[in-house]
Amino acid sequence: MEAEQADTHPVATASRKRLPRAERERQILEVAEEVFATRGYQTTSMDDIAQRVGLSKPMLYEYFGSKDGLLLACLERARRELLESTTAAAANAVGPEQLLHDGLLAFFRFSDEHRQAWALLRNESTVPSLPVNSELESIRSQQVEFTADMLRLSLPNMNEERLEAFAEAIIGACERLAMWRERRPEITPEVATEHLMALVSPSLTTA
Amino acid sequence: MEAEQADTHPVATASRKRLPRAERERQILEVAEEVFATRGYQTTSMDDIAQRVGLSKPMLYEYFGSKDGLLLACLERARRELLESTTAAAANAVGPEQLLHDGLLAFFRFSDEHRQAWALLRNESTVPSLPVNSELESIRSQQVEFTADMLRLSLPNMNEERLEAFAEAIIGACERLAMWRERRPEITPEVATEHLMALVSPSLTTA
DNA sequence: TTCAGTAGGTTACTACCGGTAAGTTATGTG
DNA sequence: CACATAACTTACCGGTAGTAACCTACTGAA
Repeated sequence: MEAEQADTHPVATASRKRLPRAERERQILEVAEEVFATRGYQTTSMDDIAQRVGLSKPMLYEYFGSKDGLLLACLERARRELLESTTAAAANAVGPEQLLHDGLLAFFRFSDEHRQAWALLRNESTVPSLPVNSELESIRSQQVEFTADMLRLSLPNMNEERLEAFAEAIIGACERLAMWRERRPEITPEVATEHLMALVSPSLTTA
Repeated sequence: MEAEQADTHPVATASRKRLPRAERERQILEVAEEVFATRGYQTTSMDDIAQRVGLSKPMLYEYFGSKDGLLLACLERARRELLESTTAAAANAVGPEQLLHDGLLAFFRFSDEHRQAWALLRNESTVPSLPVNSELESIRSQQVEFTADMLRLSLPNMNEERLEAFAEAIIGACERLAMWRERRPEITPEVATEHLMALVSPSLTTA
């Protein structure tokens, strides 16, 4: 009804044209990730996003099915990026100790450089949607499994249950430390990694 | 429109009377905690809760102000209970090592015995409500500060930043392990505590 | 050149839920 | 027995997820 909000310009200038589906989808995803991450999922309406893209709501439903579906698409992209970052780091590590170190560092760097993606992942069960929750759960499993694999290299003799516990605990510690870093900007990814290594590595080298 | 849901009986039988405010509030809180914990905050409507209590929606607003206010009241109760549990455990511990052990054990026991309360606390920023989020944040700070105090006893010489990092990391580990336990019912609070102690205690005793 | 098929896009609705205004009834007390 | 008031209800509003039905610009063949 009333005029457009002051700061929600219809993304860029040239978007007042029909665009091929693939390109629109990328555009929508970009806007959605930003706005979900900064204003929150619940607070954001589909009309908000549509308006920011310079489009009408039904197109979002045409391409992503539902609001959950749109978030899901954002999460899937974030998962890919996170996996790439951590596996790349693991690829050129030397020993088992170094492997864990580099994996942790890659995680903290990810939460640093992809703040929006991290903000989406950090939210637990914001959404009452089964697909979204199982996606979040599966992202976590991915990380836990990744960590467990590293631990298996360091501690080939440890029983499986304890190994699982260690992996879960380390992932939990990572998440909290990443959130801690949001309040303490002077803590670099390197420093955070060092703190966490100081906490866990003694129990890995001795056993 | 359609009939009432099969299983949403108007709580107990005798509630078809005017009750004094204090008693109704307790009743509402009980129902709200259960239904928020099991079906989730977003999924639950105020009419749902009202119907389960055997009451009409405006009474909930009369007593709790808003949906967030109702959740907030649940959280405040959960915080009290958690604080009681952990401080009680800390009271009769002997050394610094034992102190940490008993604190962790109390936490896992809490998440075991007060499942609904824990389910509420576990949810990160489910709600776009500032009061709710700051309550959750303050509950966490409480736990972190509690842990930091314990660590200070074990490690009086450690620099403050690392100590904070350790406390955050341990709380994160606790949370993840508590969630892990939900999928692994055979893991008792004692066993979980032992795993976590195995991970962190080497770095505490040596330094 | 034209014109049908379709991908891209919109308007205008419904259903549901958080929240509220205004009114109604039970109940304890002078 | 008033009657004040605490306990409670009905009936509404605004906003948002989701949908139906319709429109329109572009493409490629006849």
